[in-house]
Amino acid sequence: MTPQRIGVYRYLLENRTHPTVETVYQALKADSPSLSKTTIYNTVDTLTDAGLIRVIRVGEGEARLDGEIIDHGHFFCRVCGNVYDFDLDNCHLPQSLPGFRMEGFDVHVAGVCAACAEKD
Amino acid sequence: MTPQRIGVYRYLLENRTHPTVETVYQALKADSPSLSKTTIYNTVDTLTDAGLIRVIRVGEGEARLDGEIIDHGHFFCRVCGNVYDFDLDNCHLPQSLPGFRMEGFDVHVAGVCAACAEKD
DNA sequence: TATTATGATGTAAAGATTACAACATGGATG
DNA sequence: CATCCATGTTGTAATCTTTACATCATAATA
Ligand SMILES: [Mn+2]
Ligand SMILES: [Mn+2]
Ligand SMILES: [Zn+2]
Ligand SMILES: [Zn+2]
Repeated sequence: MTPQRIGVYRYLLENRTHPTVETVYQALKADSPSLSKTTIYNTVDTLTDAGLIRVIRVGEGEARLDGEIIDHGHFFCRVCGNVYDFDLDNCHLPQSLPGFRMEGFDVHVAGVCAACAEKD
Repeated sequence: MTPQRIGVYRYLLENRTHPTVETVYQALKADSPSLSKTTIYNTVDTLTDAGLIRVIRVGEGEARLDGEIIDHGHFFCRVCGNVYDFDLDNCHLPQSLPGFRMEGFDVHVAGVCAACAEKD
């Protein structure tokens, strides 16, 4: 655990907005100007392999980072681009895949969020 | 509907392997050498907007194309990179998002497929 | 036939991620 | 303490994927 890794992990725990690598980079660079974006990418790999964070790819463009590792769903608004969490109540892992080793789970819903839907 | 669009759509209906744009391009180029990869990208947009196909981004790297538009889940094998379909039995759209307009739905599971798991 | 609209093509540019070499750091060893 | 060694960081370049755009082809329309 290095200051850089702690910084990225802490940022993701405190900002549950599913930020991009670029967003994290810009935010942390304010405090540590020598920070490199490559370090963010390396750290994301390290933290992902350690099971501390996860990377989700929803919609288009950059990958989004998530410090919440408990299973939950993601709603992607195609208007504002925000990613919202939601609980998975009646959604269970499929039992119908014999021999398959399941390691990760995610539910993606795309559409228009409440804030953007109201602006019509 | 142009010959190129029909070709891409037909390829996706006949090949349920979630191919990449590059794979579709290489396959169709054999029959129509003048085909451009940009046309594949444009056609994917057109077919997606028309609701005939869908694009999924699972794992790393290129986007995967899917001619099956009925809701189903996707299993991504991190070893061989294949994407497998599975049925969604007890998985319903979440009701707990008031005001959100839902348009698309997908379940992503990552892990090791049966074929790759057997090789250990 | 001339016009026009739409789509296809090829190249260039943009955007996102990875590869890699050089540098920094901090602990172990003598 | 001085040296060595392992690991992590940094900056740049390269790669990979996708998009932008100008040009060409095609077919329908007037
Ligand atoms: Mn989340
Ligand atoms: Mn599928
Ligand atoms: Zn929105
Ligand atoms: Zn596999």
